[in-house]
Amino acid sequence: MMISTKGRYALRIMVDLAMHDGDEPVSVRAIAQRQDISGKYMEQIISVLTRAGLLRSVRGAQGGYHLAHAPREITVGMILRATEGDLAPAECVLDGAQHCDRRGACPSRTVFAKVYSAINDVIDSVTLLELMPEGEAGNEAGCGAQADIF
Amino acid sequence: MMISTKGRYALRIMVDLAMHDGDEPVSVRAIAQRQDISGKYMEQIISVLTRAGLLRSVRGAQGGYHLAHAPREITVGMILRATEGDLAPAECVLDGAQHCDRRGACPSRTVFAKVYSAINDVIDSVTLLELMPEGEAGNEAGCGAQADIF
DNA sequence: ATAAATCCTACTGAGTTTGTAGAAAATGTT
DNA sequence: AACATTTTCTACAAACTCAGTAGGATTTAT
Repeated sequence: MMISTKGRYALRIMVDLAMHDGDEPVSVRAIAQRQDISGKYMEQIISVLTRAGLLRSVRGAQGGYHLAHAPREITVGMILRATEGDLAPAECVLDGAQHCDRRGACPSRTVFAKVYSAINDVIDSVTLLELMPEGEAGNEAGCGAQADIF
Repeated sequence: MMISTKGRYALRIMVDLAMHDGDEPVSVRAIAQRQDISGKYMEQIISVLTRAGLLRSVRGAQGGYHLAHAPREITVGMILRATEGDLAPAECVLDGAQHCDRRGACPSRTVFAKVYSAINDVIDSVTLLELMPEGEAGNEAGCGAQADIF
Protein backbone atom coordinates (compact mmCIF):
# COMPACT_ATOMS: atom_id res chain seq x y z
CA MET A 1 0.00 0.00 0.00
CA MET A 2 2.84 2.36 -0.65
CA ILE A 3 3.16 4.98 -3.30
CA SER A 4 5.95 3.63 -5.46
CA THR A 5 9.27 5.23 -6.24
CA LYS A 6 7.83 6.30 -9.55
CA GLY A 7 5.19 8.49 -7.96
CA ARG A 8 7.54 9.86 -5.33
CA TYR A 9 10.14 10.65 -7.97
CA ALA A 10 7.45 12.32 -10.05
CA LEU A 11 6.66 14.61 -7.16
CA ARG A 12 10.33 15.51 -6.74
CA ILE A 13 10.70 16.09 -10.45
CA MET A 14 7.70 18.40 -10.54
CA VAL A 15 8.90 20.36 -7.53
CA ASP A 16 12.35 20.63 -9.07
CA LEU A 17 10.86 21.90 -12.30
CA ALA A 18 8.71 24.38 -10.41
CA MET A 19 11.76 25.71 -8.60
CA HIS A 20 13.78 26.08 -11.78
CA ASP A 21 11.12 27.20 -14.19
CA GLY A 22 12.28 30.06 -16.34
CA ASP A 23 12.72 30.97 -19.98
CA GLU A 24 14.97 28.07 -20.84
CA PRO A 25 13.59 24.58 -20.59
CA VAL A 26 15.12 22.29 -17.98
CA SER A 27 16.81 19.13 -19.23
CA VAL A 28 16.45 15.65 -17.83
CA ARG A 29 20.14 15.62 -17.11
CA ALA A 30 19.96 18.73 -14.95
CA ILE A 31 17.11 17.38 -12.85
CA ALA A 32 18.71 13.97 -12.58
CA GLN A 33 21.92 15.50 -11.25
CA ARG A 34 20.17 17.70 -8.72
CA GLN A 35 17.84 14.97 -7.52
CA ASP A 36 20.23 12.06 -7.83
CA ILE A 37 17.78 9.96 -9.78
CA SER A 38 18.79 7.68 -12.63
CA GLY A 39 18.47 9.80 -15.76
CA LYS A 40 17.22 6.96 -17.87
CA TYR A 41 14.53 6.03 -15.39
CA MET A 42 13.53 9.66 -14.97
CA GLU A 43 13.14 9.96 -18.71
CA GLN A 44 10.33 7.43 -18.56
CA ILE A 45 8.62 9.14 -15.68
CA ILE A 46 8.88 12.52 -17.34
CA SER A 47 7.53 11.01 -20.52
CA VAL A 48 4.43 9.94 -18.62
CA LEU A 49 4.05 13.37 -17.08
CA THR A 50 4.36 14.96 -20.49
CA ARG A 51 1.79 12.68 -22.07
CA ALA A 52 -0.52 13.47 -19.16
CA GLY A 53 -0.30 17.14 -20.08
CA LEU A 54 1.55 18.22 -16.96
CA LEU A 55 4.77 19.10 -18.77
CA ARG A 56 5.59 20.67 -22.12
CA SER A 57 8.66 19.39 -23.90
CA VAL A 58 11.11 21.25 -26.11
CA ARG A 59 12.99 18.89 -28.37
CA GLY A 60 16.49 19.16 -29.75
CA ALA A 61 19.67 20.70 -28.38
CA GLN A 62 19.14 23.06 -25.45
CA GLY A 63 15.73 21.49 -25.13
CA GLY A 64 14.06 20.21 -22.01
CA TYR A 65 10.82 20.64 -20.12
CA HIS A 66 8.55 23.31 -18.74
CA LEU A 67 5.60 23.00 -16.43
CA ALA A 68 2.47 23.06 -18.56
CA HIS A 69 0.59 25.01 -15.89
CA ALA A 70 1.32 27.25 -12.94
CA PRO A 71 2.30 25.38 -9.76
CA ARG A 72 -0.91 26.49 -8.07
CA GLU A 73 -2.91 24.83 -10.82
CA ILE A 74 -1.20 21.46 -10.55
CA THR A 75 -2.32 19.21 -7.75
CA VAL A 76 -0.55 16.30 -6.14
CA GLY A 77 -3.48 14.22 -7.32
CA MET A 78 -2.76 14.99 -10.96
CA ILE A 79 0.86 13.98 -10.56
CA LEU A 80 0.22 10.77 -8.65
CA ARG A 81 -2.65 9.68 -10.87
CA ALA A 82 -0.52 10.19 -13.95
CA THR A 83 2.30 8.06 -12.62
CA GLU A 84 0.66 5.63 -10.19
CA GLY A 85 -2.77 5.32 -11.69
CA ASP A 86 -5.83 5.87 -9.57
CA LEU A 87 -5.09 5.59 -5.85
CA ALA A 88 -7.96 3.21 -5.22
CA PRO A 89 -7.59 0.67 -2.42
CA ALA A 90 -9.64 -1.86 -4.41
CA GLU A 91 -10.89 -2.22 -7.95
CA CYS A 92 -14.51 -2.23 -6.97
CA VAL A 93 -14.50 1.44 -6.00
CA LEU A 94 -13.32 2.60 -9.39
CA ASP A 95 -15.81 4.14 -11.78
CA GLY A 96 -17.28 1.57 -14.07
CA ALA A 97 -16.32 -1.38 -11.91
CA GLN A 98 -19.06 -3.87 -11.39
CA HIS A 99 -20.14 -4.64 -7.88
CA CYS A 100 -19.17 -8.04 -6.63
CA ASP A 101 -22.48 -8.72 -4.94
CA ARG A 102 -25.77 -9.13 -6.69
CA ARG A 103 -27.82 -8.29 -3.59
CA GLY A 104 -26.78 -4.69 -3.17
CA ALA A 105 -23.42 -3.33 -2.17
CA CYS A 106 -20.70 -5.51 -0.73
CA PRO A 107 -20.03 -4.60 2.90
CA SER A 108 -16.31 -4.09 2.49
CA ARG A 109 -16.88 -1.90 -0.51
CA THR A 110 -18.21 0.86 1.69
CA VAL A 111 -14.97 1.04 3.69
CA PHE A 112 -12.86 1.00 0.59
CA ALA A 113 -14.96 3.75 -0.93
CA LYS A 114 -14.44 5.86 2.18
CA VAL A 115 -10.70 5.30 2.09
CA TYR A 116 -10.63 6.16 -1.59
CA SER A 117 -12.55 9.34 -1.02
CA ALA A 118 -10.37 10.36 1.92
CA ILE A 119 -7.21 9.88 -0.13
CA ASN A 120 -8.60 11.87 -3.04
CA ASP A 121 -9.68 14.70 -0.78
CA VAL A 122 -6.11 15.11 0.40
CA ILE A 123 -4.23 14.76 -2.83
CA ASP A 124 -6.63 16.96 -4.77
CA SER A 125 -6.41 19.75 -2.25
CA VAL A 126 -2.64 20.12 -2.20
CA THR A 127 -0.98 21.92 -5.09
CA LEU A 128 2.55 21.94 -6.37
CA LEU A 129 2.88 25.48 -5.08
CA GLU A 130 2.47 24.24 -1.53
CA LEU A 131 5.19 21.66 -2.03
CA MET A 132 7.75 24.27 -2.95
CA PRO A 133 10.03 25.27 -0.09
CA GLU A 134 9.21 28.95 0.26
CA GLY A 135 11.85 31.58 -0.23
CA GLU A 136 14.27 29.05 -1.56
CA ALA A 137 13.97 29.52 -5.28
CA GLY A 138 17.09 28.25 -6.95
CA ASN A 139 17.72 25.83 -4.13
CA GLU A 140 17.38 22.14 -4.24
CA ALA A 141 13.82 21.10 -3.76
CA GLY A 142 14.22 19.46 -0.39
CA CYS A 143 14.42 15.69 -0.11
CA GLY A 144 17.60 15.80 -2.02
CA ALA A 145 20.50 13.71 -3.00
CA GLN A 146 21.30 11.62 0.02
CA ALA A 147 17.85 10.37 0.76
CA ASP A 148 17.09 6.99 -0.59
CA ILE A 149 13.91 6.51 1.35
CA PHE A 150 12.19 9.22 -0.55
CA MET B 1 -1.55 1.42 -4.19
CA MET B 2 -4.09 -1.33 -3.77
CA ILE B 3 -4.88 -3.36 -0.74
CA SER B 4 -3.73 -6.83 -1.72
CA THR B 5 -5.78 -9.98 -1.97
CA LYS B 6 -4.44 -10.98 1.40
CA GLY B 7 -5.98 -8.01 3.18
CA ARG B 8 -9.24 -8.24 1.26
CA TYR B 9 -9.47 -11.97 1.99
CA ALA B 10 -8.77 -11.26 5.64
CA LEU B 11 -11.73 -8.91 5.74
CA ARG B 12 -13.99 -11.54 4.17
CA ILE B 13 -12.72 -14.18 6.55
CA MET B 14 -13.38 -12.01 9.57
CA VAL B 15 -16.87 -11.13 8.37
CA ASP B 16 -17.58 -14.78 7.69
CA LEU B 17 -16.41 -15.71 11.16
CA ALA B 18 -18.50 -12.96 12.67
CA MET B 19 -21.58 -14.23 10.85
CA HIS B 20 -21.02 -17.83 11.91
CA ASP B 21 -19.72 -17.30 15.40
CA GLY B 22 -21.34 -19.67 17.85
CA ASP B 23 -20.40 -22.34 20.32
CA GLU B 24 -18.51 -24.51 17.90
CA PRO B 25 -15.39 -23.14 16.31
CA VAL B 26 -15.44 -22.59 12.55
CA SER B 27 -12.95 -24.58 10.48
CA VAL B 28 -10.79 -23.28 7.68
CA ARG B 29 -12.50 -25.69 5.35
CA ALA B 30 -15.94 -24.29 6.09
CA ILE B 31 -14.88 -20.72 5.46
CA ALA B 32 -12.92 -21.66 2.38
CA GLN B 33 -15.94 -23.37 0.89
CA ARG B 34 -18.30 -20.50 1.63
CA GLN B 35 -15.92 -17.83 0.45
CA ASP B 36 -14.34 -19.76 -2.40
CA ILE B 37 -10.82 -18.99 -1.30
CA SER B 38 -7.97 -21.48 -1.53
CA GLY B 39 -7.97 -23.27 1.81
CA LYS B 40 -4.23 -23.54 1.95
CA TYR B 41 -3.76 -19.87 1.29
CA MET B 42 -6.45 -18.96 3.79
CA GLU B 43 -4.68 -21.03 6.37
CA GLN B 44 -1.73 -18.68 6.19
CA ILE B 45 -3.87 -15.58 6.41
CA ILE B 46 -5.78 -16.96 9.36
CA SER B 47 -2.53 -17.84 11.01
CA VAL B 48 -1.49 -14.20 10.81
CA LEU B 49 -4.82 -13.06 12.20
CA THR B 50 -4.47 -15.53 15.05
CA ARG B 51 -0.95 -14.43 15.90
CA ALA B 52 -2.20 -10.85 15.84
CA GLY B 53 -4.69 -11.77 18.55
CA LEU B 54 -7.78 -11.27 16.44
CA LEU B 55 -8.74 -14.95 16.38
CA ARG B 56 -8.59 -17.77 18.91
CA SER B 57 -7.84 -21.21 17.61
CA VAL B 58 -9.09 -24.59 18.80
CA ARG B 59 -6.81 -27.40 17.69
CA GLY B 60 -7.65 -30.97 16.87
CA ALA B 61 -10.71 -32.62 15.43
CA GLN B 62 -13.84 -30.46 15.41
CA GLY B 63 -11.52 -27.56 16.00
CA GLY B 64 -11.42 -24.25 14.22
CA TYR B 65 -11.50 -20.56 15.02
CA HIS B 66 -13.44 -18.02 17.03
CA LEU B 67 -13.28 -14.27 16.97
CA ALA B 68 -11.12 -13.20 19.90
CA HIS B 69 -13.29 -10.13 20.49
CA ALA B 70 -16.79 -8.92 19.74
CA PRO B 71 -17.29 -7.62 16.20
CA ARG B 72 -17.82 -4.11 17.51
CA GLU B 73 -14.39 -4.20 19.14
CA ILE B 74 -12.52 -5.23 16.03
CA THR B 75 -11.78 -2.49 13.54
CA VAL B 76 -10.94 -2.74 9.88
CA GLY B 77 -7.65 -1.11 10.79
CA MET B 78 -6.68 -3.98 13.06
CA ILE B 79 -7.42 -6.51 10.35
CA LEU B 80 -5.64 -4.67 7.56
CA ARG B 81 -2.62 -3.78 9.67
CA ALA B 82 -2.22 -7.39 10.71
CA THR B 83 -2.24 -8.64 7.14
CA GLU B 84 -0.97 -5.72 5.06
CA GLY B 85 1.24 -3.96 7.53
CA ASP B 86 0.86 -0.28 8.15
CA LEU B 87 -1.08 1.48 5.40
CA ALA B 88 1.46 4.25 5.02
CA PRO B 89 1.89 5.84 1.59
CA ALA B 90 5.61 6.32 2.22
CA GLU B 91 8.16 5.14 4.73
CA CYS B 92 8.97 8.59 5.97
CA VAL B 93 5.61 9.00 7.69
CA LEU B 94 6.01 5.91 9.82
CA ASP B 95 6.93 6.30 13.45
CA GLY B 96 10.64 6.16 13.94
CA ALA B 97 11.50 6.89 10.34
CA GLN B 98 14.17 9.48 9.88
CA HIS B 99 13.34 12.57 7.89
CA CYS B 100 14.99 12.76 4.54
CA ASP B 101 15.85 16.44 4.81
CA ARG B 102 18.27 17.95 7.25
CA ARG B 103 16.75 21.42 7.04
CA GLY B 104 13.32 20.68 8.47
CA ALA B 105 10.54 18.59 7.00
CA CYS B 106 10.56 17.49 3.40
CA PRO B 107 7.75 19.16 1.47
CA SER B 108 6.21 15.96 0.14
CA ARG B 109 6.25 14.42 3.56
CA THR B 110 3.45 16.71 4.65
CA VAL B 111 1.13 15.42 1.94
CA PHE B 112 1.99 11.83 2.69
CA ALA B 113 1.37 12.39 6.37
CA LYS B 114 -2.04 13.83 5.57
CA VAL B 115 -2.91 10.86 3.38
CA TYR B 116 -1.72 8.48 6.04
CA SER B 117 -3.80 10.18 8.67
CA ALA B 118 -6.88 10.23 6.44
CA ILE B 119 -6.58 6.51 5.76
CA ASN B 120 -6.15 5.70 9.42
CA ASP B 121 -9.13 7.81 10.41
CA VAL B 122 -11.33 5.75 8.13
CA ILE B 123 -10.08 2.26 8.87
CA ASP B 124 -9.94 2.83 12.60
CA SER B 125 -13.49 4.12 12.75
CA VAL B 126 -15.17 1.21 10.98
CA THR B 127 -15.72 -1.97 12.97
CA LEU B 128 -16.38 -5.52 11.92
CA LEU B 129 -19.94 -5.13 13.18
CA GLU B 130 -20.59 -2.52 10.53
CA LEU B 131 -19.30 -4.82 7.83
CA MET B 132 -21.81 -7.51 8.67
CA PRO B 133 -24.86 -7.52 6.43
CA GLU B 134 -27.60 -6.84 8.95
CA GLY B 135 -30.36 -9.31 9.51
CA GLU B 136 -28.60 -11.90 7.46
CA ALA B 137 -26.95 -14.01 10.11
CA GLY B 138 -26.28 -17.43 8.70
CA ASN B 139 -26.05 -16.07 5.20
CA GLU B 140 -22.97 -15.78 3.14
CA ALA B 141 -21.13 -12.63 4.01
CA GLY B 142 -21.70 -10.81 0.74
CA CYS B 143 -18.92 -10.67 -1.81
CA GLY B 144 -19.20 -14.34 -2.33
CA ALA B 145 -18.03 -17.06 -4.55
CA GLN B 146 -18.16 -15.65 -8.03
CA ALA B 147 -16.34 -12.42 -7.43
CA ASP B 148 -12.72 -12.53 -8.28
CA ILE B 149 -12.20 -8.82 -8.03
CA PHE B 150 -12.85 -8.80 -4.37
C1' DA C 1 27.90 18.64 -39.69
C1' DT C 2 27.77 18.04 -34.96
C1' DA C 3 26.33 17.83 -30.46
C1' DA C 4 22.61 17.93 -27.31
C1' DA C 5 18.53 16.76 -26.19
C1' DT C 6 13.86 14.31 -26.39
C1' DC C 7 11.43 10.05 -27.81
C1' DC C 8 10.53 5.10 -28.06
C1' DT C 9 10.85 0.27 -27.16
C1' DA C 10 12.80 -3.74 -25.41
C1' DC C 11 15.07 -6.20 -21.87
C1' DT C 12 16.47 -7.68 -17.11
C1' DG C 13 17.29 -8.52 -12.13
C1' DA C 14 15.09 -8.33 -7.75
C1' DG C 15 11.39 -8.49 -4.99
C1' DT C 16 6.43 -9.30 -3.94
C1' DT C 17 2.17 -11.70 -4.41
C1' DT C 18 -0.50 -15.66 -4.55
C1' DG C 19 -0.72 -19.52 -4.14
C1' DT C 20 0.78 -25.28 -3.66
C1' DA C 21 2.62 -29.08 -1.13
C1' DG C 22 3.61 -31.92 2.54
C1' DA C 23 4.47 -33.29 6.96
C1' DA C 24 4.16 -32.65 12.16
C1' DA C 25 1.38 -31.91 16.20
C1' DA C 26 -2.99 -31.79 18.72
C1' DT C 27 -7.45 -33.56 19.91
C1' DG C 28 -12.20 -35.29 19.66
C1' DT C 29 -14.55 -39.73 18.27
C1' DT C 30 -15.08 -44.52 17.99
C1' DA D 1 -5.69 -47.63 21.22
C1' DA D 2 -6.54 -46.32 16.53
C1' DC D 3 -8.34 -43.03 13.51
C1' DA D 4 -10.01 -39.01 11.37
C1' DT D 5 -10.02 -34.20 11.63
C1' DT D 6 -8.06 -30.10 12.25
C1' DT D 7 -4.45 -26.64 13.25
C1' DT D 8 0.54 -25.49 12.69
C1' DC D 9 4.82 -24.90 10.36
C1' DT D 10 8.01 -24.60 6.58
C1' DA D 11 9.55 -24.86 2.00
C1' DC D 12 8.87 -24.10 -2.72
C1' DA D 13 7.21 -22.03 -7.20
C1' DA D 14 4.81 -19.53 -10.88
C1' DA D 15 3.31 -15.01 -12.15
C1' DC D 16 3.52 -10.37 -11.67
C1' DT D 17 5.29 -5.73 -10.53
C1' DC D 18 9.01 -2.46 -9.71
C1' DA D 19 13.13 -0.10 -10.73
C1' DG D 20 16.44 0.42 -13.58
C1' DT D 21 19.47 -0.40 -17.91
C1' DA D 22 20.36 -0.19 -22.78
C1' DG D 23 20.38 1.36 -27.29
C1' DG D 24 18.90 3.54 -31.06
C1' DA D 25 15.78 6.98 -33.75
C1' DT D 26 14.37 11.66 -34.12
C1' DT D 27 14.58 16.62 -33.55
C1' DT D 28 16.90 20.99 -33.36
C1' DA D 29 20.20 24.79 -31.79
C1' DT D 30 24.84 26.05 -32.83
